[in-house]
Amino acid sequence: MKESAESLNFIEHIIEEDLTNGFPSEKLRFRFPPEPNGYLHIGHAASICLNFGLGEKYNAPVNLRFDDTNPAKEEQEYVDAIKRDIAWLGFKWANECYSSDYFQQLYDWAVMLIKEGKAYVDQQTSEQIAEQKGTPSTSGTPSPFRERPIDENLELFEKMKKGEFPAGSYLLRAKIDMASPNMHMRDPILYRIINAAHHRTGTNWCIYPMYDWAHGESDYIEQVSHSFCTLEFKAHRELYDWYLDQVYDSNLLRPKQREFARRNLSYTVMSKRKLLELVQNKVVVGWDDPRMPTISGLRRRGYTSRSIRKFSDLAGIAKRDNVTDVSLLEFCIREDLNKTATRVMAVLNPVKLVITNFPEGKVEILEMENNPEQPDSGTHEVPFSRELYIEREDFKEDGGKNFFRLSLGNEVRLKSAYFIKGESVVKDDVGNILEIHCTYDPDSRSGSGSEASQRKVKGTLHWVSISHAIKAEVREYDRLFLEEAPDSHEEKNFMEFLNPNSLTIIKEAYLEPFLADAILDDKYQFQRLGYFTLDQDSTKSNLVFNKTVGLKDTWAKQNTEVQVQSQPKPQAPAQPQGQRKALNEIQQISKKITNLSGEKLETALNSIREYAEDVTFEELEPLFGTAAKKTGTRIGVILTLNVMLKNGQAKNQAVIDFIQSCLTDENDILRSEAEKLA
RNA sequence: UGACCGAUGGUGUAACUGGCAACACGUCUGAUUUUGGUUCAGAAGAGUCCAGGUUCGAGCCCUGGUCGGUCAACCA
Repeated sequence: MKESAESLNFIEHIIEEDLTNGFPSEKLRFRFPPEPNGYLHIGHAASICLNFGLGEKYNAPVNLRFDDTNPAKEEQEYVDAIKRDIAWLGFKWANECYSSDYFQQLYDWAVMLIKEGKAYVDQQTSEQIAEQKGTPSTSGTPSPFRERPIDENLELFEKMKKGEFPAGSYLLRAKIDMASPNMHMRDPILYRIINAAHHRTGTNWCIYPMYDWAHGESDYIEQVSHSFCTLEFKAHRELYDWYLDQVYDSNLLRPKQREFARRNLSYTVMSKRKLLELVQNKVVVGWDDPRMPTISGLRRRGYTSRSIRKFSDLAGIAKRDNVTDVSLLEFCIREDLNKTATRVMAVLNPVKLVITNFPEGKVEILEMENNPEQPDSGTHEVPFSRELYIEREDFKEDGGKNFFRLSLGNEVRLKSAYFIKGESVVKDDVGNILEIHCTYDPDSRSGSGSEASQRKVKGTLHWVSISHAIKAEVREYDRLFLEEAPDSHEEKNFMEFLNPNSLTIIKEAYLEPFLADAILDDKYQFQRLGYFTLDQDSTKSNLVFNKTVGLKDTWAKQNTEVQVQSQPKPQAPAQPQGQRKALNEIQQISKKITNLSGEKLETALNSIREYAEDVTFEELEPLFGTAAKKTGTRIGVILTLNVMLKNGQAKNQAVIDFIQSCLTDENDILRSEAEKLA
């Protein structure tokens, strides 16, 4: 029912089409096939949500299959972590499978291939084989062992299996087509010898199947109907199908591979190899460092599984390259935590506030609501006394018009407590503020219902009572990289873009005493600051909180904008001339030109004139015929023409006709430019 | 230089067999608010890479181009 109005992604279209073509829906079956060589990241979450989401939508089983065909890279630790992460995301797999469970079947099929003359044992070096492979534009040459007799192949393959050869000395290859335009079809390797203990099969095997040989056949064995993978496997599809053809029995279901684009996130990297590099170089503390885009990192940071699933849902799935802005992820976690996190008060950068007319030694216990978004979430108690901490940023001696917080002579509310008025400051020799003195209005207690408690003020501050506050360490995180797409630069390594300030540790933050009982996985909103959760490093005596994400902060934004404006603007990077033809740039700019006005319009016109210097008449001439309704393009053309004629280009009949047609156009720019030339 | 894939606001995705380009994030207003949060109301922002063609009508179909990506590991 909820689906009725929803639009489908292209994967769902494929399935719907199969269904309407008669594919029985009860045979739908999917799989998520990670290699256990690293931790899952938010990109995998897209694939997990896709496959398991499909399973939920079509009520079909989804297998978790570990693609464990390379014992040199894979470890049990990763298997465990992957299972933990998927379970945490809230998905249930139908079967826990391993490619290694199929080693015998795969071996038997390989023997069959040899017997049919479709596979042979090669004994060349990897260099020789690479050499013979050719290039994408030139065909390969056959191996000298390609025509080895079947009996000999059988015998050698048997010996490979028995461990009679050293690693790297022999291979089993499929005999397909060394001239195929698809490199993967040029006699791909089926088996290689690896002398390493496998995390499940131990030393039972010393020959291991390659990905292509194992993957499609595993799908087939499990009777997976739709096998979804990322775009870089598109070229493998032909081989996937070829391998399937060799073993396919028409009574059984034939799996179908389709590809989608991997999900990239801005300001981070998203490949296991690069994430491993961050871990190994100790840029981060581990795979679950809260700055990592791994599922475990996000979890430790305080993200909920709900928010990650929501993110995958909103980001969608398609076939084009993408870099999704982290702001979408942040939106998802804020939206979730806003409804669920308990509101508390904590002061991260304290300054002492003394309420001069509040009795010394007196303590009041105030009630504070746990979550205003959920009226039935109850309240908790907060002690209030004469000496408090407030944030240093919440006070300015002379705030000015747009400063809603505490300043001298001004009144603000202390959250859930009283109204106070700034009276004076105590400073040290060099002018640092040591204490702020204020007075409070005893009639204004929050919730008392008194008239005084209902006054309207612009500012409300959070606070903690100094004598009751508990200390804690707070870790704040910023993006790991300073560049939006750190791994998209050919000439630079992604490590060069690391943000040196991605972690800020506040050793002594002051929290309201309620937080002493916080436990792992509790989610809190430190009011006016952001969402926080306990880190796994936390102990009862030494609390450690992670900042998950800040609150939206229009005040901070205003402030930084002022700062940015007062600094000289960095010049726009030099035009990447030659990257794209000048004429193309002109077309790109000019199509939008009718939407512009004022300064922006001028800038656009000028940059067209600049590009025009690099356009030849031969390039421009075809555009004289541009349809009359495409005013923008025509403006670009006439501007370019203007520059050309100025540079000595002679007019021909086409030019004259074009100028004529512009003279009668409705658009003012077009007309006036044409008049200059008439 | 080959083969394959892709191109829709700043970002990510929609638009079922052609029919006024939609949604979300982000941005900007205003209102509300005991969080400069939330919520609510609204706005700006895309002539769908370019040029032709077919059509009454093209983001979608056809032709030609441009740009970007992928493919030549005994990795997956």
